[in-house]
Amino acid sequence: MGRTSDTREKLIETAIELMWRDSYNSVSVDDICKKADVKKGSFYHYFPSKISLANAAMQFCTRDMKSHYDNMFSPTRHPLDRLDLMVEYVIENQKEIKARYGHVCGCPFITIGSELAAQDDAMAQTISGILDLKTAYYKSVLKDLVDLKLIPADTNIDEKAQDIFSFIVGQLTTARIRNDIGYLENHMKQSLRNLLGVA
Amino acid sequence: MGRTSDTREKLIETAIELMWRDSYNSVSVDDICKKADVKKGSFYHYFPSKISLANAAMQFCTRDMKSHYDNMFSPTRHPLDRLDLMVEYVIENQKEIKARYGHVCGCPFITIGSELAAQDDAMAQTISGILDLKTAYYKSVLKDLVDLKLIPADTNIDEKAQDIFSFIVGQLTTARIRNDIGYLENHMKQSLRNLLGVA
DNA sequence: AAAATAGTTGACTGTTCGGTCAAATATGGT
DNA sequence: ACCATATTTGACCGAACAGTCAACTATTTT
Repeated sequence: MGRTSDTREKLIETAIELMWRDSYNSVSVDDICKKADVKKGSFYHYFPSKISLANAAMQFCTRDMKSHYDNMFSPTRHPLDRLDLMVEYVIENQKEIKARYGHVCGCPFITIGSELAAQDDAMAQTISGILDLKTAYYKSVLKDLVDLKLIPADTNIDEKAQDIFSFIVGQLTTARIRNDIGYLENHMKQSLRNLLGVA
Repeated sequence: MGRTSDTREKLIETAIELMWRDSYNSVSVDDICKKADVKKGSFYHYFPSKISLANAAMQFCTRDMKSHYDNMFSPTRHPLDRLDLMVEYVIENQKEIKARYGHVCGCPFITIGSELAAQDDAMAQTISGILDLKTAYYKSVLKDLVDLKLIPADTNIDEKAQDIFSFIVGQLTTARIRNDIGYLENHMKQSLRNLLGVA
């Protein structure tokens, strides 16, 4: 019933671009509306507040991430291939985002999560859950590496998964600050292998 | 000649607390003035703009960091002791800041650098330089470890230093988002050893 | 075609934003 | 004591902020 529209999607898409590239607090509702070519009244027809749009944007990013990761981390692949694929995807993704948005952006969950960590409890909780989800992919890889006897059986899987995740977060965040994905491109795959300590 | 005052220092101290804990863009000049008990006119007597205060705050943090790191990374210490000391310092520092500010804050250079990466070029450049400085400490450790034959002579020092730095950045940033230093406390020292691959 | 529904619009509010300024005030050096 | 100088103050500015709302329009369902 009534008319249909893609305004909600346009707002989410624009919010992702502006908030991910710049930041949550430096982007205004007016900025988003202007870029999305949506009037402010429409904005508040779809979202009760600025933070609720940010939440919807994070939800969108999560779905997108999940669909890529579910594919890349499919148990049908060799565990080492999964990690290689992931590295390639991350690099390609960062490259494309840089071309589209004009700046290296890093990980949206980390940049927005870090900014809002002390400002919005609900957002911090949500993003903490997403970080758990990401480390779960690494845990499955590590378990399978143990089964294949490619890493020691006494490997602390939870710890190692956290280490891998931290390493990648650090790489992406410094790439954002430096606005340079050179290091990612040249060393990330090798560094990750070293970190795994695979035979 | 004329009157003296510690207003400038009070403003810097307050800016560090608010901008590090919350963020640059969510903290207003008025917020800082109110907390520092300084009138806005005085603020602009000492700083021409909000961003120039942030720069002064980063400069203050850099001096503080340098003095601690120069001591911990003194060549008179065993290289592995240097890293252990650094981990202990980071944990103690995060604990104290959490107690003082009411939230885990992570690394000030990373959180503020990430937020302003696409917003303020000069700040991004400044902070990139600080990141270089930090990795230099790790390079000196790695060189000495090679000399002591504790890691292979063909170790790619620049790459490994970057890896160590990325790992720590990732740990601190996730600790900030989760508002929890538990992982830092329990696993960081061990994980760093694993990352080094020291015999 | 009419009614019900969903989406759009632009004008509006009160507040906060970063920043300015002239006047007032306190203090160090001579 | 005096004066040059550094600091403090509070009122002020226009712009931008998040959010509101009632009127209006388009479209789908019946």
